[in-house]
Amino acid sequence: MDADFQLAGPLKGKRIVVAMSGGVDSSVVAALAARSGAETIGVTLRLYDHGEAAPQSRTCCAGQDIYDAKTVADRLGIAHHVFDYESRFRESVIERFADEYARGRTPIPCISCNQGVKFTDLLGFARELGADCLATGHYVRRAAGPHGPELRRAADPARDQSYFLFATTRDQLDFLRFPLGDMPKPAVRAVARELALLVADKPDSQDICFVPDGDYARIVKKVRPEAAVAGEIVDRDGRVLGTHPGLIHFTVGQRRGLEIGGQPEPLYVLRLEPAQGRVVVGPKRALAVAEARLSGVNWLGEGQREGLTVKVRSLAKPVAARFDGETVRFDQPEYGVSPGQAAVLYQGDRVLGGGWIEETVSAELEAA
RNA sequence: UGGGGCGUCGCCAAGUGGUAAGGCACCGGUUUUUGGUACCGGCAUUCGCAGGUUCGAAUCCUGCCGCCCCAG
Repeated sequence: MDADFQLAGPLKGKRIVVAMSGGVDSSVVAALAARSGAETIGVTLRLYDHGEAAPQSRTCCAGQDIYDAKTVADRLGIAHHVFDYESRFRESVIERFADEYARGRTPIPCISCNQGVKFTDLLGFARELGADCLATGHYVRRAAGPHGPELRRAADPARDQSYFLFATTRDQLDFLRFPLGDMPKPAVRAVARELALLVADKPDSQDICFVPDGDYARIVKKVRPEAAVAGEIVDRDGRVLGTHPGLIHFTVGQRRGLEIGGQPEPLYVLRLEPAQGRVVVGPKRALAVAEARLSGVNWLGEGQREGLTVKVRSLAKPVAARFDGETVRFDQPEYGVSPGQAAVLYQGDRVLGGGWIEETVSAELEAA
């Protein structure tokens, strides 16, 4: 299978930089680039170090993964460079992640990482190298449109990663290429096997890469020890129902972990109040949200306002909504909409943009 | 220490002679490049304790322990 790197003219003489994480996807991108005839340079970023924890981890960008990327590059006969972005990653992703939790918000480090380390720092570096584009293994499509390149959902909706890429700017999109956006995952693995890449059967990465054991609260406490303050769990009337070990363990819409029994129906986290250190809980119906106000909006569309769809989480079917440039209005109430998460707007398969959720308006109160 | 009521899984709670519902919580799994949600599965051989009646009791009887309420 050959990929289209969307470069004008013959690929011979072109230079493609590939962001290689050490996983199957980006390894296959490197293989496709090398096969295209263009000069291909693999670049791997060292983002953090888990020491001996890395070998079996389903993560990316540390010890074993860097070795894997290097091995793949050698096999493909392409140049490969490793850059140490550890301090940069710590500041722009990990510390920001912890700060958000400390503020009672729920961050998405993957978006911070794409936005900063990958699409700003690495992309800038690729440009300095004189590359014609930076190719990554994201499952998302870049397609030519009447107003320039458009960002579109991956052909396989189950693999689509567009949610994590809403902050991609027009300038970045000009330079980026996503050769896997049209490919089903099995096809990607097939290419890897065909080329006998050692990462062909490596497990997909999941969870937060710098939290290998899933205990993200431990990382937050390590980075921001002051963030782990115990407090009260109260209902909407302020009645104390229990206590909690720290706001960082909760997110809006969360049900498990409250440890409050004796209720006729499940309780969900409605909001976090960092000033009081309180977790406010209530029944599911109280979770219904009618609107969400966004900040840091990135817009890749034109003037689209109506007939849009939106996702407030990666794994979700886009739902009908309107957007005025700042506030998303859901046609039907959405549940579990948390400040700090992203709202990404679509028109069909096209990603129009999105922003960070700052605050929400309850559908229940609005109806009352 | 007169009267009344109650004591069933961590919490709430059905069950009043036929061999322990359900909800919440919790645990495990599935799903997932964020957090979460959802879904599936697990979760009292035992009903405050000790005797007794009965083929058979959490359910009836007796005693004890504990808690609550009304009186004083």
